[in-house]
Amino acid sequence: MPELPEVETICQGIKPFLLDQKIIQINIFTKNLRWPIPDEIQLLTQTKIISIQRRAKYLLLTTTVGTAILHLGMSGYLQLLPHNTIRKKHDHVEFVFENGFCLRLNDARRFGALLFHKTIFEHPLLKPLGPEPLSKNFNSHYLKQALKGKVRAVKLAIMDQVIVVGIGNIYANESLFIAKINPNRQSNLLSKIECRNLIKSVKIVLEKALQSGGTTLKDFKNSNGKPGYFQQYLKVYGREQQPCVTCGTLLCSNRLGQRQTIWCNHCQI
DNA sequence: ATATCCACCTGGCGGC
DNA sequence: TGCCGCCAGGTGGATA
Repeated sequence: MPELPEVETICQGIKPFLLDQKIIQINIFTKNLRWPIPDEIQLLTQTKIISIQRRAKYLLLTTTVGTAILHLGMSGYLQLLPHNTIRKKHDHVEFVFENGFCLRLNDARRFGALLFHKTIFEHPLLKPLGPEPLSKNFNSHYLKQALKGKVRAVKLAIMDQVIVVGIGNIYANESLFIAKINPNRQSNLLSKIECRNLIKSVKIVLEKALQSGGTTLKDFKNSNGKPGYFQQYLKVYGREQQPCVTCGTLLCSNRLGQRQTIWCNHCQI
């Protein structure tokens, strides 16, 4: 569910309700997500949220004493609900706010995480992260440099959060289709022009997905219960063996890094 | 150092 | 209806 556009959508969705709100209580129903939820998370109770932002696929809720670091894994989602709403299966944690709302994390597979750090961005999981794909830092000069010497498929490279953050399996497949680059191409052999096209395509795809509120495949919902609408624009993801929207050739698929990869052998060189 | 795999989980689907 | 195998939006860490 959650690549950059989905996390950003959630981030913007909860902001107006939670910014400047005091956290009254943090209730933990399941301690073990990907990692155990650290006890220091409770330091955040009775403190006020001063910023809500996204970094890569992490959502960062910062109060006067530290930052709650949320990751949604594969199946996680957040919901903004009236306090005391009946709990659903796989609701693991909730933040209760003074305005009567509570923010709940539901994650069937528990690949997600809730962590704490005193200083925002200094957490060891955040430090090695690469540039944001929609920032100016993510440009063809940077990409060419970053891919130098790495012998691996370009799709794996753009899903590597050290090279660039926020791109998961859906948007990697889609971006490479738009860029007309075969996902299996060796990343260090891309020309400067191809790097430029790839950068441009990534930005186009992510921006379009953001406008659409993300992609809903199974159960992704924004925190206000709205689905995303980007799935109607998917050109290759989930369409293996179906005709290419551009040329009609049946789309190829294989696995790269254990992830389904789909491309058009005719359009993507 | 770098590239490849596995592991962590639950749920939904297709096939028998 | 039921059971089985496979697949799924991610990624740290073990292994070669």
